[in-house]
Amino acid sequence: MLPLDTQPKRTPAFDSKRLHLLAAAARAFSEMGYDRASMRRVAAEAQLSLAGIYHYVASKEELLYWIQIHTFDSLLRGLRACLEGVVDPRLRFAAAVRNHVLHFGENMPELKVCARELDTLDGGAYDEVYDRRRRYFEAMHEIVRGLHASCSLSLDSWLATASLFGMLNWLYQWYKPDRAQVSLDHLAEQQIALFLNGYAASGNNKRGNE
Amino acid sequence: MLPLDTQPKRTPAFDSKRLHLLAAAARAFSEMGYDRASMRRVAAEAQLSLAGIYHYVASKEELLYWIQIHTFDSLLRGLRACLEGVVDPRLRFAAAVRNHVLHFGENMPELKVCARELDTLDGGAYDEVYDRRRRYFEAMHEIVRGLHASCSLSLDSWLATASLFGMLNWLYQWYKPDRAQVSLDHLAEQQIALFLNGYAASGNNKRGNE
DNA sequence: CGCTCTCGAACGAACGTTCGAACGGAAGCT
DNA sequence: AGCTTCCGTTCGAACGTTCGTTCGAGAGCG
Repeated sequence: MLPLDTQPKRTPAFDSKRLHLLAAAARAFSEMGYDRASMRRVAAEAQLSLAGIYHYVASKEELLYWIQIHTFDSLLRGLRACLEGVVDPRLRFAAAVRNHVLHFGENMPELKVCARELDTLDGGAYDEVYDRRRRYFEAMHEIVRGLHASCSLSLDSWLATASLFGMLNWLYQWYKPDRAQVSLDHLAEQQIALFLNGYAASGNNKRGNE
Repeated sequence: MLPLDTQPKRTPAFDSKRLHLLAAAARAFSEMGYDRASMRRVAAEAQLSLAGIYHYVASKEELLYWIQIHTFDSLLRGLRACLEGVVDPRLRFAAAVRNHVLHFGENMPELKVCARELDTLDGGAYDEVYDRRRRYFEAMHEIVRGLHASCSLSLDSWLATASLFGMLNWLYQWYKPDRAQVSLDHLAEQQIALFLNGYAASGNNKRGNE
């Protein structure tokens, strides 16, 4: 039910402060959840007055809308960039997972909000976000499908992609950057290996990543 | 901040209506999220008046508390039951995944609430739920660790278990029982195979499940 | 003066929770 | 049996609080 004005851009300074506000909102939303995080809390996080928020954004819903739009756009952009020129299916897959995990590392609040509040928006705003979500999923699905063009396994590629997203997105439930025992790079490599070769694979497998 | 009365049991009829209320609350919480679901909505779902709820439960938090406690207890009970007498590591793993997925099928609202609202409670109530959560994770972790006693892979067992939970719990984000294209049994088998052998494994692998 | 930006104060709505009264059946008494 | 008392159960109405949002004024600047 958002009007979704596409005329928000005024001055560079305006856009910059707006992004600052969105980042603050993402921090608040990720910490306590979209519903629990009050606009007063967002205002404090953004070092703005409560009413000041509405100079940059029309509603709380719009905050969530822009956070999700920017995040999925950034994910898709990163994916396309890191796939450029890579043809080997396993290398493409590895690059895609790395892109997702590293994106998570650099935009933790935003990714957490995107994973948690996928069904919070409704109406046209939901549709617009859903469309980007679907495009990202389809891109991943195609990469996964490319993996076993030469195999005759009965594993459903769609289901495998959904499971892959489960592995990746569940990160936000347990990964804490401060007391992390492994780097995100190492974590990405492990998840690549796990998805490609499985956990119980015997040790003399050919390695598909790196 | 829950008093956590352990004297709630009065009559069998009382307990039965209480369970009915908890099921209704789980339905409401899973549909719109814990915060968005008002006590008025829970009352309507349970076919009770708003004030009537407080005859069976002291607060909204307590509704969530009991839902999570019962669900994790049930998961752990089911896990222990389906592992009984099974010694082969792969069969133990397959049984554990099947238990989780089928549990999801039979208690979809409760599982969804448990996956979504893991960090909603606080204080002693959180601690009690967290303890059960940890026990369930540890049980799964041990089963996963048992898988490659004979392998020399560098895959971290804890990380693999966390990823496994990601695969399993992400179900609630996309699985819709009505328009489902695969049965939950089939789905469980696929996830077992995916975790054990990976997606890109060549077709002549030995099968670890069934 | 006009325009962008900021804010204190207030609004109506919705929330979780409480209160006191009413109903109904079992138990106790004569 | 009749009558009273009690207790488990249910509810309408209201309470105080917090929420998202609005309004009008003020500040800084060209």
